[in-house]
This record gives sequence, structure tokens and C-alpha cells, in this order.
Amino acid sequence: MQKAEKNTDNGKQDRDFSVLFAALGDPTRLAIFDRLADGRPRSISALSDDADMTRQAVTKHLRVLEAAGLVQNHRVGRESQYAFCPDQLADARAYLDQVAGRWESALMRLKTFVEDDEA
Amino acid sequence: MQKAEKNTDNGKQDRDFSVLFAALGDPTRLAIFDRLADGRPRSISALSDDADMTRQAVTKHLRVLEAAGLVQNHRVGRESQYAFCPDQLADARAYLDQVAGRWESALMRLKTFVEDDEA
DNA sequence: TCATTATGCAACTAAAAAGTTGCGTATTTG
DNA sequence: CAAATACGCAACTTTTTAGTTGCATAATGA
Repeated sequence: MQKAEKNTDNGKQDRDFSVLFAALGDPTRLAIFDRLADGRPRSISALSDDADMTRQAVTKHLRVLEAAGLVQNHRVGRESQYAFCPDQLADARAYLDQVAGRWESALMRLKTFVEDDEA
Repeated sequence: MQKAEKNTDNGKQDRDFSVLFAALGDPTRLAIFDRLADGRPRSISALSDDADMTRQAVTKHLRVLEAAGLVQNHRVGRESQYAFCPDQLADARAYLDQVAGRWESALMRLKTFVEDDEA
């Protein structure tokens, strides 16, 4: 290895998960995402009916969700259907699991340390 | 049951998880949270050293995390130590798991439907 | 005690996000 | 075809968020 070829596994996170959480970090967007989890794609106007704001506002939220890869869009006729997209959700879950895992092992190390100290 | 006493289990989410995701939805905050997951509490200035911004900016981020219940603060001497707080993380994970679960069963229902259709 | 370190508060600027309005254009449907 | 539906784009206002700066204060340590 001469030129530090890419240096994989440097301990740091190579991906920015904050984008994902930011997309879910708005009540309207989270509600939409939550609702689409039943598998039924919905049009923009269908989603706008329950959200007390303009259709354009909902459109913007949908685009944020889409940009984050949490939903998918495809146009059918005159309406644009948005559908749930599970991959990024899985990634978010995996990330949180990983953080929780690190915390757990930190707890374990502390516990062991205390026990060793008492012995 | 005469007067619809509280109507528990109405299907709707009684808690707003978007607050939690919004707190994690900023790269600086997520980095801090991620870092504190090793169990070691850190002072504001310690956390400010690696974040290329003012101490005051970091302070604000820490307060957002604290307001969301993701970290805890307690003052020791002249410095204020921020520590990881696992409970809300667990809640966020549980919520995402629940969404993923609903999606999975939606998939199952669809699969069954298609199979029944083919039979 | 005096300088240093660690922090808090308040006012401020800058930038991004949330939401609205107006208008134009496809697509249905009666 | 004409009306209604579903949507897109662009400009705009409003609100929030992110971040800075200046100043004051409490705790430490030589």
C-alpha cells in the first residue's frame, strides 16, 4: 500500500444520515411517510386532503421525502403517485441500531470495570 | 362505556416523533450524539474543539438535543457535561421498527392477494 | 490575587425552510 | 368540445434555524 489507497475503515461514518432524519424531522412529512407505510401509493391531492395546508406545500414536502429516498414517485395519467420506499428506512434503522449497540457495549465495559474494581 | 372515556387506541400516534428526528436531522448534532454514544460525557468546550464553529453554536445544538431528551446535562464545577441518553433513542428505534413492520405486513397482504389471484 | 478557563445571556445577521398565491398546462369526463 | 381535475413552475412572504459577536460571571490554578 503506497499511496493510502482510499483508506477504508477509518472509523468515521462515510454517509450523512442527518439528511434522512431531517426529512423525517417535520410533522407533516413524518405523517405522510407514516401513512404511506400501508403500501398504498397516493396522489398529491389525496395526500393534501388531510394535511391542512396547500397542495403546493404538500408537494414540496413530498419532494423532500423523495430526495431523501424515502418515497418514490411515478406519474400515471394526470396524477403523480407517491409510494413508500423501504430501503432508506432500513438504513436509518441500521444506523440507530449501530449507535445503540455502541452505547450498550460502552455500558458493558463500564459494568465490567466496576465489577473488577469490587473484586 | 358511556361517554367515550378517553378513546385509547384510536389508531393515531399520540406522540410527535418528528421532534426526535428533527434533533438528529442536523449533521453537527448527529455527529455530537454519535460521539457521545461511547458513554463518555464531555464538556461543551471539549465538543467544540472538533466542530468547526463557535462554542455558542455548539451550545445551541446541545440544547436542542437536550430538549429532545437525547442527551443529559449536569454541571460539575465550572464545566457543563453532556452525556448520552438512551431512552429517546430507543423510542425512535421502536417507532421506525413499527413503521417497517406495517410496511412488511402490507407486502405480505399483497403477496397473498396475488397468490390467491393466481390460484 | 490575578490570569485563565468554561460557561451563560442577549442581540444580531444570514440563510434555509415552510407555506402561499397566481398562472399555465395536461388529462379526464360529462 | 367544455368544464373539472391534477399538477407544475415561479415569485413571494413569513418563520425558523444556524451561527456569530460582545460582554458578564463563576470556577480554577499558578
